[in-house]
Amino acid sequence: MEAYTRDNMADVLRKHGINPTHQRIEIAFALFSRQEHLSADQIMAIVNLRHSETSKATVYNTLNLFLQRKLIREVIVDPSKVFYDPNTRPHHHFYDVVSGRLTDIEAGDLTLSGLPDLPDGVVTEGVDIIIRVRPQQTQPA
Amino acid sequence: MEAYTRDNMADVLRKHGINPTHQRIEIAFALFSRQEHLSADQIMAIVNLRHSETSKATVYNTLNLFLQRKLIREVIVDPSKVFYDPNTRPHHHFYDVVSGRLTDIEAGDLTLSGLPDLPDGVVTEGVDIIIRVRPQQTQPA
DNA sequence: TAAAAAAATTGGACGCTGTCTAATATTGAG
DNA sequence: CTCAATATTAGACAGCGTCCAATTTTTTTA
Ligand SMILES: [Mn+2]
Ligand SMILES: [Mn+2]
Ligand SMILES: [Zn+2]
Ligand SMILES: [Zn+2]
Repeated sequence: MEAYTRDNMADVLRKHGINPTHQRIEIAFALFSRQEHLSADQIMAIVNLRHSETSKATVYNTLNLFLQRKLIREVIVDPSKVFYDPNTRPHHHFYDVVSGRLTDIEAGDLTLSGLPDLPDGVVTEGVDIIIRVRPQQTQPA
Repeated sequence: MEAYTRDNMADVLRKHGINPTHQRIEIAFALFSRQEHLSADQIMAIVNLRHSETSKATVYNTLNLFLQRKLIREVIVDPSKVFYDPNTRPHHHFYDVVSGRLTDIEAGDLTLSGLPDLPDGVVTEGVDIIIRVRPQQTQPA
């Protein structure tokens, strides 16, 4: 319930065992202040808006570090790019196949029943539910 | 309940408004005879096993044509490649994140309840449910 | 069947996402 | 401040998928 500032982003990073460098703070701030699902290239564009200071390598290094430390998660829904999601609570997604926009569905009251037993010798790592939607077709009169 | 042959593949293609060329028949046969989830490069390898006769461009042209005519569907689960699925009945997937293998879950008795209303002005195009699994960790004694 | 038109295939160039590497720069512990 | 550890960087590289113009195959027409 607290506004995100670069200062408290640094604290969040430290809490996840991540050294808060300039670049890492900017990348985290881009994701958390917007609370949107962004691709790596969108993040790089945002972070370098004012003046270029973060390389492509660092953007990917950082996003992968954030994933590993479970500060963010990835959403795989577009065959050509990964989206990074600052929301790590259990939740699912609407995906607008035309605009490419992702919207959260809180997992709260959503239940999935009738699942078959897991194949032997495997454990669940996660459940991804994606509702693909498209804008209502406007009917020619 | 009928075995797939190259001959009846040609009929299937025609029924979907697709001109059954040699290459298209081979690609369809690779998918339907195996009933597996294959990536484009796996399909190309299968089709060119005996002697090379199908180019990368044709593999992609053909898969995209099949998708468009709804002869197959795609499964987006791995950020680095698309899987093509000869099963077009409504169904979902187990995805083994270690081996990369996909397994079908029949949609039959699976229900999803508690979904919020769709955002205004959009219609559902499909629901993808992916259960990510990994092999049971073998405990060191 | 022969000729012409239409449709499909092809190799290779290309674009984009993401990774890697070795050099450089920053950080922070002492 | 020193210096070792950590992080960043440019740019090369790799893989997936698309595009293009030239060629080949298929279908239509006569
Ligand atoms: Mn990734
Ligand atoms: Mn595709
Ligand atoms: Zn989300
Ligand atoms: Zn399937």
